[in-house]
Formats: sequence, C-alpha cells, structure tokens
Amino acid sequence: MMESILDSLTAEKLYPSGGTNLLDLEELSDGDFLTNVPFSGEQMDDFSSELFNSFFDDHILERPLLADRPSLLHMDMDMDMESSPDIQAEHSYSLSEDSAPQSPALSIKMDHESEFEWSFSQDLSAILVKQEEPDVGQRLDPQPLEGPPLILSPAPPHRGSSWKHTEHSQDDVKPVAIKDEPREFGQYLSPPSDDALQLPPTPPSSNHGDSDGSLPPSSPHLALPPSSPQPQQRPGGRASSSSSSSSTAISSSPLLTAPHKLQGSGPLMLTEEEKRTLVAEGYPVPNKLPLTKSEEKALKRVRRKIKNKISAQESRRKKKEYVECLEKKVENYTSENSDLWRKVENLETANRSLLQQLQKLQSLISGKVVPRSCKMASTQTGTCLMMMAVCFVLVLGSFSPCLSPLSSFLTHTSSLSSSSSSSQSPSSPPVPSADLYTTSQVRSRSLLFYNEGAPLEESSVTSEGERLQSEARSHIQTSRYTADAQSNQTTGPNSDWRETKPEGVSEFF
DNA sequence: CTTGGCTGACGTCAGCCAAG
DNA sequence: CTTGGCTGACGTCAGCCAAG
Repeated sequence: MMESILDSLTAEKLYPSGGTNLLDLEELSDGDFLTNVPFSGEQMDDFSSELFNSFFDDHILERPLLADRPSLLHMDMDMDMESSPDIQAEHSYSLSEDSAPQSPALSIKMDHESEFEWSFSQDLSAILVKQEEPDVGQRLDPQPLEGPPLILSPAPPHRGSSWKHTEHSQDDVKPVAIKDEPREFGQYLSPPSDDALQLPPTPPSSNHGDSDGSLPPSSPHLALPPSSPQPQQRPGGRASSSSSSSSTAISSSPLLTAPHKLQGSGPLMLTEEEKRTLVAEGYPVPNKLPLTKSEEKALKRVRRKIKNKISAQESRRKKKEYVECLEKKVENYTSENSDLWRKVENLETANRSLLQQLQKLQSLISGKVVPRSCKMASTQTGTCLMMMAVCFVLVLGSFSPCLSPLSSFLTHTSSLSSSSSSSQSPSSPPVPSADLYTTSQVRSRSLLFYNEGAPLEESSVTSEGERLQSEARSHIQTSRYTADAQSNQTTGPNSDWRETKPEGVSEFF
C-alpha cells in the first residue's frame, strides 16, 4: 500500500498533472501527454499546495484556484467546491465533500445567526437538511422530562446508521445520513427559532455563589461519572435502535435552547436534551427563568457539553470524510501512476525497437562499403592489365612501323579517355599520354574512387552513424508521444532514414 | 455454542484558538 | 477578559468475526 502511495506521489511529481490534468492525461494522446508535462508543473504546484491547503487551511483562499481549475471537480476536490467556504475555513477537515452533516451543525448556527445561508444554497446536502428541518419542527413537541432519553436514543441510532451509510456509499447514502442527522441537529436549532419552546429571557441569577458548576448542587451523587456513562448509553441509542424510532416520533425537541430564551423572566422551557443532561449530571431542572447562579452554571455546563457533543460528532464526520477523501486520492493517484508506468513501458519498447532499427541501418551502411571496395579492386586490376596491354602494344608498335596506325589509334583513344577524365590536358602528346594514363588517369580513377569512397565511407559511417543516432534520439523524443503507435513509428523512422541516409552518403560522392 | 480481538462510533474532557 | 467552536485523547459500548 505504502509503495503504491509513494509511487503515486512520485508519479505525481514526475508528471505533475494537477487535479485538472489527472483525468485529462487519460484522454491525452501520448504526444500531448508529454508535451503537456511542462505545463502541468505549475498546475501541479498549485494543485499540491491547494490539496494541502484544502485539507489544513482556510478554503477561502483556495477558492479562486479551484475556480480556475474546473477539472478539479472531477477529483475529490469537487467536494471542496461544493462545501461552503466559510464553514470549511473553520474546520480543519475542510475537504468534506458534502456538508451534509455539516449542514446540521450549520443549521444550529443559523438559529442564532443568519450568516449561514451562504453556503447552503450550493450544497445539496444542506438543501436536504433544510427540507427535513420542517419535519423536525413538526416533530417538536415539548415532551415530558422522560422524553429526553427518547430524544437521545433516536439520535444515536440514527447517527450510527447514518454514519455507516455514509461510509459504504457516500454519494447515495449521504442523503440518508443527512436525513437522520438533521433530525438531531435540526432539533438543536430549528425548534428554538420556530417554536417558542423557551420562555422570555431571564436575567442572570445572583443567588448561589456556587464556586464551580462542576459539582451538581442538588444531587452530587450523580456528579460527572454518572453523566458520562449515561450519555454513552443514550447514544447507546445505538443499542436502543428500537427506542430510537419510537422516540423520534415521540420526542422531537431541540437539543439546545436558544440563548435569548434563557434570558429574561418567566417560564423556562429547556430542551429534552438539556433536561436529560441536567438530570444525568444531578442538577436540578429549572422551570422558571430567572435562573440562579448555580442553575445558570449548571445549565451552561450542560449546554456546553451538548454543544461539544455535537461538535465532536461533526468533527468525527469531517475527519472521516477527510480520510475517505485521502483514500480516494490515493486510489486515483495509484491508478494514474499505473497508467503512466504503462506508458513509460510502451515508450521504452518503442525506443528499443528504434535503436535496433538504427543499428540495422548502420550495419547495412557499413556492409555497402565492403562490396564497393571489392568492385574497385577488381576494376583496378582490370585497368592495370589493360594498361600493361596498352604499353605492350605501344612498345611493339614503336618497333614495327606497320603497327604505327594502331599505336596512333591507341594513343588517340587513350588521350580521349584521359581528356574525358581530366580536362586539364586536352591535347597531350602521345607519349606523355602514357604517363597520364599510368599516373594521373588510371590511378586517379581508382584511387579517387577508393580514397574518396572507402575511407570517406568509413568515416562517414561513423560520423553519419552518430549523426543518425542523435537524429534518432531527437526523432524518438519528438515521436515518443505517440507511444501507442509504436509499430508505425518503428516502420516510419526506418523509411525516413533510408531516404535520408542515401542522401547523406551521396554527399560524399 | 462461547470467547476474545478488532473495529466503528460515541460522549466527555481538556486544551487551543479566534471572535467579541 | 470571556465565550464558544474545534479537535485530540481517552474510555466505553456494540457489532462483527474467527478460533476454540
């Protein structure tokens, strides 16, 4: 696993594709693939930084970048796009694709502040939550104190189920999870806002100087220990799934009372959760609004606890999403890495075949040199023999006048041949013609051919071979992009070289 | 069947941090 | 300064699963 991850990371570095390019690479032709690499570098930086930022930093800063790279949507980042920026800024696990669970938490905030409308518009999950909220409100019924357990029980079971759903199939299930959770969260917020469960604001109580609300005034016995276990058991609603359904129907009170409803005077309507927690902690449940100091402290403590519970749930959810997102990325990068490796292998194969062809061509070229030399040798010997014969005839002719016409003819022909080969001596006397023949003409012909041919040929072979190799490299580089068409490549370059090589060789002749 | 390990989820606490 | 959100750490519980 680690290796794959590392591979993916390396691949990412090697072929920085950026979120945008990830998918594009797949579509790119091989040529495009490599050519795009340089460009992707910048994107890569942005992307990587963005990635990390998205995970750990405020998203607000990242948004512009995201906007620039729409393709990121295809990636996990799409979540980020969807998720509300502001909220995410607060969360360390901003990745959260959908803020389904977030939405609930947000909804809580919404009660107190109208700021939160922002992100929801774009967030489907939020929409879902909103839709569900009405349900919550409907459910909201000021229930008896015993109701609280019911409240909690429903929530916990929902959570459990919802979480699991989200894990298995995020996209499809998330809504479900949202639905369940919204109930809980919606309870916190929606009710307070809509339902006037709470009474008018109450001034802070001044009676009790309870130093620490930590100690339950009324029933210290319950104290903290009991509180903690009980909550768990409620959440244990997990266990009490049965109760959850019934309880949900029965109890639908919000988890937290609106702050403003805790002020002023009059009857105090606490949420079932608050009441239940107060009882669990051993605190008395206040009914009237002017709260005593101890009551206020206890209520504060309880409320803080409840909020913390919600926050913890949210935090866990985000963390889970974050991890899932990372896993997704790892998976994507792994697949991308494998694809890249496949391409590399193809390119290497193509390169190998091209080199082989180059070697073949080189061998062919060097092979040509040998036959020529042989030819030249044979022609040279023939020429020599002919020269000897001519000399012999000339010598004989000088001694026998009857043969003079023949000798003159021979000299004439020789002069003609010499003149044809070398225009320098168009009119050369018969005798000197022999010198010409022996020295300049014949030798020049053969030697010229040989010297220019063989030596130059060899040198040309080496230099040309190097040149061709370099050309081949460049050619490979330029053509490597079409790795898939390696077969075509292998044949293509071949023909090219065959065409070019003769030209190069002909230059020397 | 029981038992024990593992895992996921939860609630709580404490601490950090930013906003007011 | 206080307040409240967020999160890591801790302990707990429930469910699953393999081993006996």
